[in-house]
Amino acid sequence: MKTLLLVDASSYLYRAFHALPDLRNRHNEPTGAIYGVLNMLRRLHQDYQADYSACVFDAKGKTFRDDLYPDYKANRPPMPSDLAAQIEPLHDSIRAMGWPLLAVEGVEADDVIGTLAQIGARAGMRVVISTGDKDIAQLVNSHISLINTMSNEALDEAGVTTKFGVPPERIVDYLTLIGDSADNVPGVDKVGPKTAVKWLTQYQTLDNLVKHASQISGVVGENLRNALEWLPKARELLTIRCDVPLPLKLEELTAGPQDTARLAGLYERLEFKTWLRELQNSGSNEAPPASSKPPAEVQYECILSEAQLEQWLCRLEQADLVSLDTETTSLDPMQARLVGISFAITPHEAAYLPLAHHYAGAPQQLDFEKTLLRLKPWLESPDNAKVGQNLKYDSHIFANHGIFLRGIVHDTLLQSYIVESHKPHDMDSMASRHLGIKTLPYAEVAGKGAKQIGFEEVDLDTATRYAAEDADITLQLHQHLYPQIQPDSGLEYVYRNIEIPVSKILFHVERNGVLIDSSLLAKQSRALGEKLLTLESGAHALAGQPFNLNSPKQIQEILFGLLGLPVKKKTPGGTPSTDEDVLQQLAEDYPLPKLLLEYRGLAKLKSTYTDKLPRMVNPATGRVHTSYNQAVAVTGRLSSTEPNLQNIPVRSEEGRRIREAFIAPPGSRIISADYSQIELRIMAHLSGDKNLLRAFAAGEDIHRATASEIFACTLLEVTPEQRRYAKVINFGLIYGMSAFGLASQLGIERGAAQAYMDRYFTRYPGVADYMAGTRDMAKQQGYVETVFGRRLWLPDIKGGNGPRRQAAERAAINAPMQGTAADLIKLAMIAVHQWLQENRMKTLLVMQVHDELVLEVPQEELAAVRRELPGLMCNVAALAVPLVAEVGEGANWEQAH
DNA sequence: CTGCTAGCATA
DNA sequence: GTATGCTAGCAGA
Repeated sequence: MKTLLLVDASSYLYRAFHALPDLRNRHNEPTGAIYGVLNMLRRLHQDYQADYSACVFDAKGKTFRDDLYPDYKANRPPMPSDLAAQIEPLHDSIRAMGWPLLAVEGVEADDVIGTLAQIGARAGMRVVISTGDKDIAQLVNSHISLINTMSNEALDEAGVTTKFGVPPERIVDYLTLIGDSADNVPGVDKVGPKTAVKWLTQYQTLDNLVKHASQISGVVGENLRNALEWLPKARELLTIRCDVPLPLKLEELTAGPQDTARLAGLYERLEFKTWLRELQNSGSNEAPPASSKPPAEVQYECILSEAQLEQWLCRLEQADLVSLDTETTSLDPMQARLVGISFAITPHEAAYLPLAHHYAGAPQQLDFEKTLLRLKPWLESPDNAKVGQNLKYDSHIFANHGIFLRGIVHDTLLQSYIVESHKPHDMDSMASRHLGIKTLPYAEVAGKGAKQIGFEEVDLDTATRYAAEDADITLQLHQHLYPQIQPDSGLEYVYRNIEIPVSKILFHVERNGVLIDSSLLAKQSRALGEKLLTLESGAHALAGQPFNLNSPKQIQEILFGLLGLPVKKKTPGGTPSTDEDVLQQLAEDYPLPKLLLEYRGLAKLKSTYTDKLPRMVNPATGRVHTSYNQAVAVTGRLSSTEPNLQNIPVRSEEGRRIREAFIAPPGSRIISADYSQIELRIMAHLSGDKNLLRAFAAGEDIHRATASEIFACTLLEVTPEQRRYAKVINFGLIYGMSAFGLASQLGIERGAAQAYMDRYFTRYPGVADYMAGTRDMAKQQGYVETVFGRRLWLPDIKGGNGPRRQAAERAAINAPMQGTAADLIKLAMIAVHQWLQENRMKTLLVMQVHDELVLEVPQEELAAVRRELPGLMCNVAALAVPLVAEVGEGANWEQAH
């Protein structure tokens, strides 16, 4: 079936003129309406491959309606000169694009369209009319449909009936009753859409209604009777003519070739730079990249002119949701500077706004500061909804330029994490997994390794393709992922009430940073260095030759080759292990392993902490800013990198001294609060074990309580050794331990370990049931859940070989506990942050270490924080066990414990 | 310069 | 036995 596409260009011209900002070229000629109409035609051309088409305008001069009714359109002001001035260049551009253009003197565009539509429909064609005008709905039938290209609303017969309440053939009656104020054609006084639909539903047609006019009661009935004489004329005026003589045949309405040279000249003058570049580039297109499905046609625009910027800003302000992405000079969120911003509002269409590209021959870009200032209100508006891929990063970038991003309602990184925490969440993987799209890899844009260039050096064409795609893909991912979250109340809760709020808080925590006493660490480094030298020469002496104490391979050769010590265990690579466990055992009989242990411990402290941390101090803020990754740990925990502040030593005496270097500025103190036995409490809650619940409710020392059960004695009779055993067992339970693991941990026989476990499960039968139930559940559905509905996937639990499946079973036991603990502390962060904000406090949240929050508290807020913090943390959820948080205070992190 | 292993810091 | 991230050494570019 052939298609006829008719464009009611006049209806768009007025709308574009009024809707778009007053865009002008450098000669101060208005261009906004031209831009709007051309943009619409480009979209239309993309969506419809029509066999015949026409772009129809009103022509100058009187029409039959003016003869029929002298007041027709009499209330219209004359066309604004700024609009009149745009008509000729618009017509020229449309013709140059190859569109057949019609403006028939003495005939309105509507009547031209009506006549052509009828001809097309009679010839058996599919007719599509693109219009912004509701009057044309009267033309719709089984062959003819409407599309509003501005709102993307399509109307067929059913659509018209749904939208107006009457079918297309009654639209004229409907319009006659309500009148058309734009054309100065009155209807029946006080009759609007509601009454018109009511009457037409009751009496079917206007003619029938007129016949029964005497039956209509009330004021509107009276008004109807008063209008009876006028209505036929109104009806004639509002009826689109489908039989006007036209000076052409339908067959002539075929698109001609594009006159590229002429079009380029027009775009040049109008300063439509992206379209101009597009014209210049067409013909030298490279082959599209391979992809698993035919790539959708995309429209990526590079914003280089004020006019384009204003046009996009206008769209951004009106959009329900905008996908947003930044391009920067660096991956370090605190140091990176903005290079460009990309936006997407509808799939396959996006814009890149370059602001700081500099390379030889780089085009002039919009002024950096001025443009950011122009965008700032939109970026900072909480009412303009945004989606992005890891917007915490973009928030930092904007913050580096004094802009505070608000209106973050969605984040595809977090969506992916919520839907399938165990899969990769980078955009390239997600685009291929969910959308079947092969994205442009960053390495192809900027190179890789030593040859990698900064994004600011990437040429604008490539940068636009890359950056606009990021925004486009993010939007498409959102449309794909969010529907998988929204219907599930558990996932929706975790996403909306935990992850999204936490990402905003993490932004603040990262920006706050933490103060480090670099000179203290330097002093410790020096001391450690000296000690290491002594240990090293001692080790060389014992070995009888020099070797690198940092090299496990060389240690191996010395210990098991040169000195012939017994091999205790092998590494996965099959070589003799020299790890802590092994050295510990060997140290009982030989001097060198003990020395190596001491060396290893100190070397780790020096290289990872005392040497490294001072180098991580941000010169601008004088503090250390870690990055919290919210989407790596499959259990829902956070992780911390660059530097990792979640593995600062605490167990050894020397290690703890490093925590003395985490300080507060003068006038402030460090407060630390950590949940006590959070995972065991969650185990009690999840299992509902009476005995365990009772012990927590009574506030007993839980390891002591466990010991008294296992060793069948009273709490007071438990020895320190028994309590230590019980503690190992309790931890083992959380980790889904086996008798084998427990045995090696306690250094006892497997049988003895099994006996302890049996005793435990006899005394806590609820725990045994819970563990078995969790394993079964995991096997059945492939995932387990936290108390709040977070899903923890275990891909290996069904398939997988023996060891892998066993590991998955242990993870299944551990995940609900670790994951619920993660949910709880995230809720605590939200509660604490909100409390601080509501009370306008200066206290800063500076670190999160899985079950601990660290705050920097000004002297004057100390009392309030100490008083409120534990309650804020413990009241985030009502579990079957009480939650307990212990709070400490000090000049540094070590003292606060 | 990149990617891997061994080892080890935390909860 | 669970979950992470970082360093040094080392092999193969």
